[in-house]
Amino acid sequence: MTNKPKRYSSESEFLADYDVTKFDRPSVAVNVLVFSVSNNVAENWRRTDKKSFSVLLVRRDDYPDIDKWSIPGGFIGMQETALDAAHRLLRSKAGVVGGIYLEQLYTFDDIDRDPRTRVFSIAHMALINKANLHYSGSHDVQWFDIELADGKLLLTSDDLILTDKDLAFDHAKIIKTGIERLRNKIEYTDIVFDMMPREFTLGELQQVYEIILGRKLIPAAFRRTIANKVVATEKMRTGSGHRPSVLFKKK
Amino acid sequence: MTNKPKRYSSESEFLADYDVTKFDRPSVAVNVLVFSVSNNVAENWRRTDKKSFSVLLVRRDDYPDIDKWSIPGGFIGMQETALDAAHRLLRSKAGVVGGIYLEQLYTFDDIDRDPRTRVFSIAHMALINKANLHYSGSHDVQWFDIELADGKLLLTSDDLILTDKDLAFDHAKIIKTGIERLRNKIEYTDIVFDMMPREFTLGELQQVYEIILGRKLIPAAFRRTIANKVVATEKMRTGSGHRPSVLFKKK
DNA sequence: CCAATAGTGTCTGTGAGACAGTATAAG
DNA sequence: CTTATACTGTCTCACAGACACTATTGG
Repeated sequence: MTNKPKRYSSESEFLADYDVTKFDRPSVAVNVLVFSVSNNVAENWRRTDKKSFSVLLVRRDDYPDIDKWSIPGGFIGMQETALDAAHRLLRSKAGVVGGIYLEQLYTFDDIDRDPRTRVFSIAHMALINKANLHYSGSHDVQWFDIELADGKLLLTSDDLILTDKDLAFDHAKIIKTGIERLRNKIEYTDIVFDMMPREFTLGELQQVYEIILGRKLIPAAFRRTIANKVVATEKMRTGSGHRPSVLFKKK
Repeated sequence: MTNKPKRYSSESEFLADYDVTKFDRPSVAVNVLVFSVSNNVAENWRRTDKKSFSVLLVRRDDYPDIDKWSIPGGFIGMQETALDAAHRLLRSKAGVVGGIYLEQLYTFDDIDRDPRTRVFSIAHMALINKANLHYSGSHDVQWFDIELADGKLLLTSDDLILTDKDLAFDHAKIIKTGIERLRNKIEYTDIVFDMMPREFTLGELQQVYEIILGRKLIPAAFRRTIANKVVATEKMRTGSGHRPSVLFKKK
């Protein structure tokens, strides 16, 4: 039996004497990776629109890494949880209104990831449906379509093309970690629907799976496996130069 | 284009003026959930030993939560990563020598999880093979066999039985999160082998899967699915009152 | 009719569940 | 011979890949 001397006789006495400034303390931030699906109108009237998988980035307007693009983030208040802080940022930076999916992703902690001081970042991943977005975009806050090949990111907006080196801090790594998490979770959860409009065709849903997984799926097999997560509505999507498709919604 | 005034003309000038003490700062700790497999010698000479799934806990010898059992943990130094700190704790508290599996699990951040001050805990999960352990256990550091039923923990050592309320801070929640992660990962990774001795029978391996997943598996099916992760050695395990079994090792 | 997508039917291979049956040690 | 575990063979069912086939629209 250990017999270490105890300095206090009760917990309250101990707490009264506890000096919170005794240790060096790092900063703790959150970053929120906001993913969604964008629609790229097809050039040919007969073809369907192509979906793309996109992330919301903010151009930094201050040092360090000024003018690089970054994942929305900020420090956590002493009286809020990381999830609270993430929700707060989503409202202020992305103007999200409706229900969103938000989960903690990973905590990034490289010693020199921020040159100012030691900063831990509890990264979160949010999935949103752009239709719920009261937000038009600006010069400094933009959606970028994501391509990931050979471990290298390629992010494109209307007028910009970014690669890993154009991102602030370790944010390229955070994005890759998020994509990986999403690729896994899309297979065994229902989170895709958080990025979809309320009603959608199975062709659109399949496209979203394809761009996230980065591979083609077989329509017949896809329909079979997705069938129990989805219900048909009475409506059809018409107006295209081919057979109309039934609109479905999440079951 | 936004035209926010910038206070500094270069990153180095900005950094020189940056005051790290300007904000309130929380503490950042790591906790390392150490899981392993224990062997319970059978009473009947003819039966095989029962395996159990166990976690290493430390009795707290100071306030707060004095005398409750806790997951080994400590604060992260300003010049080490969370993973470094986790390795350091494994060496000092568990005396682990050989290669171990260690991954970041989740960051726990409830505002009042520690009564002293705001403490973020970056929880990690370690899987170890007890054979690599230069450590005998003591009154204040013990292995507890884990049972999880209806979301309630039941932890038993030679002389103690603990439930959720006997654990310090939010450590019961951390243990449950770890079990869940392990249950998922055991299905699609090779991490079981990090808890196994170098050579083992397929019966033993199946038992480990069973205690972690919390359900019985069918021997024939188990052997088929595990076959490509494993190679037979020339050796047999004999001495039991029944047919000897081939010893396998990780492929 | 053409182009393009929507949607179905069905064959095949893979792999898990189920269960019966054979093999082999110690006492 | 008994007990207990090791290990194999095989049937069935669920399900994904593959592919052919039909359906339906706008122009």
